[in-house]
Parts: sequence; structure tokens; C-alpha cells
Amino acid sequence: MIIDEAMIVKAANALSDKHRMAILMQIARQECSICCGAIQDLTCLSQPTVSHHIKILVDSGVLISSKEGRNVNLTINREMMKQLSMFFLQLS
Amino acid sequence: MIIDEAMIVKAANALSDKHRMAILMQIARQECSICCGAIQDLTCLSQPTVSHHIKILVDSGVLISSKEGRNVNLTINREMMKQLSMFFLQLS
DNA sequence: TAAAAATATCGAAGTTTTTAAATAAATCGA
DNA sequence: TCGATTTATTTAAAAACTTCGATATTTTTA
Repeated sequence: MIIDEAMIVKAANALSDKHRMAILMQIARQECSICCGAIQDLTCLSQPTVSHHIKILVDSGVLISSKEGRNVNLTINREMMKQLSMFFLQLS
Repeated sequence: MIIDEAMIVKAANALSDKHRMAILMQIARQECSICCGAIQDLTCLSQPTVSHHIKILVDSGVLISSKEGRNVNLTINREMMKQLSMFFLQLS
């Protein structure tokens, strides 16, 4: 996976909102994947707002989504996390 | 240095703009510290806009500024970069 | 001390983001 | 098939962000 500056900016943008960060951390704590509804229960936000935030997280490559019936399961994109870690390591 | 979720969000926000990312990368390429004027020369932005972006980068802890006469010298906060790297490594 | 230089602040315009209500679409179960 | 469930989309309002011109502040230099 090749990551460029624009992708880092996009990922940073995805994580620049406290609700989206909370969603990421919630998924990180999970053993297995988790669906949108379960995430909504953990926030103070409406369903459309959660859907919007999840879209941003998925579009940026931070999360991976996979549809399963009427649910959408979400997992962390660990490859992206690795790339971000490397990026900041090089700057340290 | 202890870094919490809110600080990560703030740093991510600082890096969620392509101009601010470009400023960071420019400073990263530098051997020694660099002043605001030198950064402005490398962007297509006005002086007040560059000043504004630099303030966001400094306030978030991404950059460190030190005044020297009428210049402000900027360097990367490598400790912050290390913390960010660690954060994403744990998620990978 | 006065002009020049570097940076910061203020104020306003334009753009983007966040949010939720209403609604749509897709899928499951009875 | 019909109603319930899950997620997405549309729309609109409010809040936040980006940008720059004008101006202020601080420091250097002539």
C-alpha cells in the first residue's frame, strides 16, 4: 500500500472530529467487527449523523466496511494505521 | 509527555489541511529551524493566512515556535510526532 | 527617533462542516 | 407479501473554517 500526503491529510481530517475519534476507539476496543447501530448506541448523535461520520471514516480509509444482510460491519483498517504510524515515525 | 484522545484530535485537525501539511513537510525537510517569512515564500497564501495556519500548528503541539528578534523560528515537535506514531501503531 | 521588516490581530466574505428531521432503500422475519 | 429493522440520502439551518485586506505590534537599523 502506497500512501501519499493527500491521503494522510484525508485520514487526519477523518480523525479531526471528537465523535469520529470516539467511533474509531470504540471499534478498536471491540474483539470482532461492529455494526452501525451498535455504534450509534454509544454516541449522543442521531442515526443520520452517525451514518455521515462513518462514511467519512470509510472514505478516508480509516475504517473498512462490509455489508452483511441489512447490517454494515466495521473494522479498523490496520494497514492504514500502520502507514500513519510510519509517517509520524519518520517525522520524529 | 502524556497525550490523550483530545490532543490527538487537535493534532489531526492541524494536519487536516493541505497547506498546513505542506508547511509541516517543508519544515521537516529543513536542516535547522525556519521562520514564518521563509514559509510564506513557499506557499501561495497571504501573510495573515500563513500566520493563522502556523498558529494552529503551534497551538496543537505539532510545531514548536521560538521568537528570535523579530523572527519566529519553527521546528517540528518530534516528541509529538513520536506520540502520534505510537498511537497509530497501537491501532495497527 | 523614524523608517523598515517580521509577525499578529481584526473584521468580513465566502465556503465547508456538522447536525437532525424527513424520507428512501434494502433486507429480514412472520 | 407486509411490517419491522438497518442504513443511506436529501434538505436545510447553524456553526466553524479559510482567506485576505487593513491595521497593529514588536524589533531592528539607519
